[in-house]
Amino acid sequence: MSKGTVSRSVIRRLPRYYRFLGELEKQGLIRISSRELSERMGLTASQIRQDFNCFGGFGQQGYGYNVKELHEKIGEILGVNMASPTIMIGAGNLGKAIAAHIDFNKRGFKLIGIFDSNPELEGMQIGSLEVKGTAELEQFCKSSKPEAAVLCIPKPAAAEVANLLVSYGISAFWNFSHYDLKLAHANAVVENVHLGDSLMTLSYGLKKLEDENK
Amino acid sequence: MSKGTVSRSVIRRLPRYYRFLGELEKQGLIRISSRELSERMGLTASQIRQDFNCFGGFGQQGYGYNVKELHEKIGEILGVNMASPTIMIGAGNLGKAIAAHIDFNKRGFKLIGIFDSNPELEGMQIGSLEVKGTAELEQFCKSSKPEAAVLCIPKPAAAEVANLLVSYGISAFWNFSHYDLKLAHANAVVENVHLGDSLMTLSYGLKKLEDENK
DNA sequence: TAGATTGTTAATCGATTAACAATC
DNA sequence: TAGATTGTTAATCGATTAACAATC
Repeated sequence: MSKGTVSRSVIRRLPRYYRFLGELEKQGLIRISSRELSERMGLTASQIRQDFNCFGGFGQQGYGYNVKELHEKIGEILGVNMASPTIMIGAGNLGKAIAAHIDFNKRGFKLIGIFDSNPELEGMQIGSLEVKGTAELEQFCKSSKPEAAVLCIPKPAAAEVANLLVSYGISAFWNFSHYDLKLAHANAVVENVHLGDSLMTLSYGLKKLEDENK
Repeated sequence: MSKGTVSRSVIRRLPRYYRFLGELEKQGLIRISSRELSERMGLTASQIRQDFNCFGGFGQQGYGYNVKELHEKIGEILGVNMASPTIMIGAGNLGKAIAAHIDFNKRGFKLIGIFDSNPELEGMQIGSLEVKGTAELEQFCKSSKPEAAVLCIPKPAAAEVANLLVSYGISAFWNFSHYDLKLAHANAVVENVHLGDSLMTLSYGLKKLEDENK
């Protein structure tokens, strides 16, 4: 199915395809052409065909793509059914919200533990999980073998925690801290969510817009 | 200062430069060369010089860049001191966390109102703000003229809310919903934060890693 | 068969990297 | 002046778009 290494730009587009195709399937659409999908998504048909062909031929000449099948294939590529055991470190504002708001199960992960160094948060219930103290972290990792970690901790704490987690065998990180995980752990799979950076990009856009209207 | 239009790829790197330079300044560093910065950030020196030169010459041949000055210049480009009046729509898990966790003031915005359609949340205190009902939204926008909005609402509600806000004169959106704002409002400045997409990208990476180790 | 649309190759465009002259 | 490092031009690389033959 796969054809060598697929570029990062293509991978970043897959979740969006997956979302659109899920919607279309829910709406009862059976087939769709690359042209029609391109119009709905604001892309070129060429790009869509190129993207899909990185993983092999999902379509049929003269017909297009079967929506349900394509949706499933992309889900498979993304690994949405992997249910990789995952822990969260940091149960502050952001951690709590992420744990409650994100459907990990539908996106390839299973949240099995939440940890915080603040003793006041210990025992707090988040969904079906109870926040544990970081003293329990090592033992938990040894017995439950989580593969991924969500880091919702401030930057100063992140370096040490990351070192620990890597030593416990965790290889994938969803990183909400400002700590540059990838620089210290080049082998880890890291997905950064720098909300502050995103907001500043918006600021740039708004500033430019106002400058143009002056 | 500016030299025509700057590419999106460059803009996306600016907040990271800003962060690193802020750190270096805090550490007391006076000057830095593109080569040294490149090593710390994991980029090429060439790219750094190209990036900075999109906005004019910030450096000095034979010397490098003044850290404090460069930090300030990039902050200015990003508009970190604009304090653009901003409202948030949606005070659920995610909205609450974003409002409490993000320092809007340091990133070009000033959060002046939070709205939710759920009457049970009305009156809830978040930081220095009190959640208002959506009935007050129109009046508030007319009197306080917010320029940006943070959308922390589910997808089904987003289309209608976005239309309203655009009609009230809001031109920049920090969009946490899965609604594709930019497709419907091409003129708006939109920064999407698709947390689910980000998590699925991580899933792909983890899956690939495990495949490789098999 | 004729029409439609893919899969794939070729052309274009843009972004990154390399090289080096300018200059502090 | 000599050494260092920028600003900028040229070369390379990668990603997107266009074109079209293959084929359903």
